[in-house]
Amino acid sequence: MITRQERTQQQIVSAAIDMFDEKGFQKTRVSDIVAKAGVAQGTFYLYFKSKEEIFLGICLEFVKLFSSFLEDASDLFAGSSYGEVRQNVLSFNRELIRLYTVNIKAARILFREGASSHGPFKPVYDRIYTQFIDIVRDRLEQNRATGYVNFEDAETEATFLIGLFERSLFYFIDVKQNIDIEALSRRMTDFIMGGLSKYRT
Amino acid sequence: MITRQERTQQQIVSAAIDMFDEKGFQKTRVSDIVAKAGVAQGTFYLYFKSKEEIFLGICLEFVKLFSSFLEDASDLFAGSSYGEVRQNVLSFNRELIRLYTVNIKAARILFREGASSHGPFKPVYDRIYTQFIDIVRDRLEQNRATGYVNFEDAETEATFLIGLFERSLFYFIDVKQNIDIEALSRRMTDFIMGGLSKYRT
Amino acid sequence: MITRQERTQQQIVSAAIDMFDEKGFQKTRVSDIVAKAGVAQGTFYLYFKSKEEIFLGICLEFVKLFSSFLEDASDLFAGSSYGEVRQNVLSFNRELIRLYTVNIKAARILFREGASSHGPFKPVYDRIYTQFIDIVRDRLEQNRATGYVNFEDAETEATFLIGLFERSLFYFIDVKQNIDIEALSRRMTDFIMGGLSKYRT
Amino acid sequence: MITRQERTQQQIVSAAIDMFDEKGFQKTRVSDIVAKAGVAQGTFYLYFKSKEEIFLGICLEFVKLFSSFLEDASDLFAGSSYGEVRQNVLSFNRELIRLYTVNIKAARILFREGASSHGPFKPVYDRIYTQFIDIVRDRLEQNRATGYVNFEDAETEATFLIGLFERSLFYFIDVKQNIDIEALSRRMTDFIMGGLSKYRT
DNA sequence: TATGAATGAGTTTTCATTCAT
DNA sequence: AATGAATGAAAACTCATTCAT
Repeated sequence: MITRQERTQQQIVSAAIDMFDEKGFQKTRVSDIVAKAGVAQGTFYLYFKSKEEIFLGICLEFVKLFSSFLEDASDLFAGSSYGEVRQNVLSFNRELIRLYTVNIKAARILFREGASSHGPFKPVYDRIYTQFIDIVRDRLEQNRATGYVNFEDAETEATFLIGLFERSLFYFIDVKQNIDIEALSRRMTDFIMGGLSKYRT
Repeated sequence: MITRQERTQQQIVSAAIDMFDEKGFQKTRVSDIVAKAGVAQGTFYLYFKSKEEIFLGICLEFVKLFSSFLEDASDLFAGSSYGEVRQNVLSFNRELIRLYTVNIKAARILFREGASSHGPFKPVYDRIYTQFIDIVRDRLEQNRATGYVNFEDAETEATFLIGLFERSLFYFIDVKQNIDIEALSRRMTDFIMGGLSKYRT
Repeated sequence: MITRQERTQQQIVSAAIDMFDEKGFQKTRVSDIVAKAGVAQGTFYLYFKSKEEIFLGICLEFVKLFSSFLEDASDLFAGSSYGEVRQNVLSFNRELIRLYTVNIKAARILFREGASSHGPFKPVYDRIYTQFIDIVRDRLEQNRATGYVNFEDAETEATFLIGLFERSLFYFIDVKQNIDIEALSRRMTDFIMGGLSKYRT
Repeated sequence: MITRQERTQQQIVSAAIDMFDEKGFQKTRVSDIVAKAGVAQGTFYLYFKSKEEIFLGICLEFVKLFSSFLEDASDLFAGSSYGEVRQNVLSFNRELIRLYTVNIKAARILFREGASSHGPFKPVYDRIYTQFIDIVRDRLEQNRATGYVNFEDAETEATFLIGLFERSLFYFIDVKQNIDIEALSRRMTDFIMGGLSKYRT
């Protein structure tokens, strides 16, 4: 059972996501959002204090999903055999791609506006970015001893991985539109496993 | 010998780069630029048709440098021994880092605003991005036969590499501020060589 | 026996008086009133056609009281001895102070908004103000012959008296908060009697 | 020699005074002001940060005049004979009327909006009002010993006088429009001298 | 009768661009 | 060439009032 209010709010949020994704935060006017949502200008302000507030709300929604995904990734790079490590990396990649695919608009909004990094979303973006790096770095450090991952400096390596993830996810999901999750996650895994095995003979 | 006009134009461009980098395109006001440049509001329009034009000019300046750098990278991934291939990748990385380091503000402006990618710079950004992918992909294809680089799909692999380049360059140059070019280019090279050698036994 | 409707209407009026007094007509929102009254936004419009209407209603309520007070003041300045005249002025002052004290919020609303005198209450304010002047002037004229009040022009004198009344009532009731009705009405009477006896030797 | 800027600013201020006087602060739109001043909407904001700022500026201009007038009134109620005291009060009244007459619009703006006493001019109004009371009270106290002024409480008496001043000035300058400064100041003086001589036999 | 969600006209303010000097 | 005052279109936000339930 869904109330009238919830329906209206959903319409506004949904329209806002579409517009922010299409035109960016700065260029999206509140009048664009309400026009798309099919409600009056004033109605917007019954649900959100400002354009900024709804934007942040949308970002934070995705940030929550993303954060809990990262926190669950406790066995990234872990394993007692090369195969097991590879399997864990593969799972991580596959789930990460899925997360992006399902929430592609919100993801795009967050990472685009975060990159242009001025205004009020900068802290939100910085937080998630730092968290991403921290988790990947920690997992690398934890599993250095297994010998299946090799590196001089975990933070540097984590940065490589994140760049690789993010760019290619956007390129394939966004630019290319169609995406073979299985193939992409496998190739990603192979590249990463290769990159991390570098000094192994 | 530099004319007064050239000097004034230089002042405006230089101020614009600083402001765009500091506040982003949308939030930078023409009045910010002229204030920093120490000229009058009207003077700006003697040299540039619009705020957009100067922005594009700055981006294109960097795009030219970047393009010619890419075009010169004819021997990326080439070589008749593993060591030679590695050396070429290392040179490429080192020069790329140098290019970013020297032009960090313009690079940041282009890639940040490009990511948020709406408005008139989108084509500029797309062009350079596509060119980057094309060149890396072509070099990979050209050297597949040597056996020192292994991959299923060159475009996928190129995307991995570019993500890795870009993110880590910004992270280390920008966020970390200080950067050891030698160490970073070496680690980058090792990771890439590893990633590209994946199926090699 | 009071109906539910009457109770609701009373709640709204009472809340409106509080809010108009606290924030003024312009700054008081209908939503402030209904919030304070504990009814829904729409309910307001079942009882009043507009924000203006309730405002006018409140003012007119006080105006009625005030008018009938003035009309009753038939023996102001009258008397066959100085002592009797003084006594009548004293009574008038005391009752006037009482009227203001009891209805301080409505009085404040009327006189404040009347002073800033634009919009729909201007006529209401002007009417009461004119009536006040007329009555005082007429009483002065009627009793000029007694010799206990001396003046060149009754209207001028009436204006003096009204300014004296109004300002000091607000100053002592409003600003000073606590008020000694006996002392204030006595001092007022003495000052007025003095002012009106000026040419008497 | 008057600059273009000064001329424009003067036009805006002058139009603002007219509009504030005609419609009050709340009802005056910036678009009213610029229309009357014959400049563009944006021009207003080259000279004033907000509608509030210009309003306060106008009020403070008058407050300065008024304050310095009060500070100069050192001999109010002073004198070694009844005639001399009377002469000083008369001068004060005449000059006060003149001050109001010359600056009638600004005076009206200040006292009207101050009376409705919400918003940002309240402190300005309160300050001048308090100063007025303080000065009159002090002058009364200083000259109590001469015996030409009689009262129980100087503050009460000061309040009477100020109410009398203000109301009648507005009534005659504003409502009646035409005003005989000599006659009004003389009658005011007589009334005040009478009121203050009350206990004298 | 009562509710409260929805409406949309109205107002302030910003800032890229123009143009008279 | 240079100036900087002037322009006016555009956009966010408020709130009295309406209306479906």
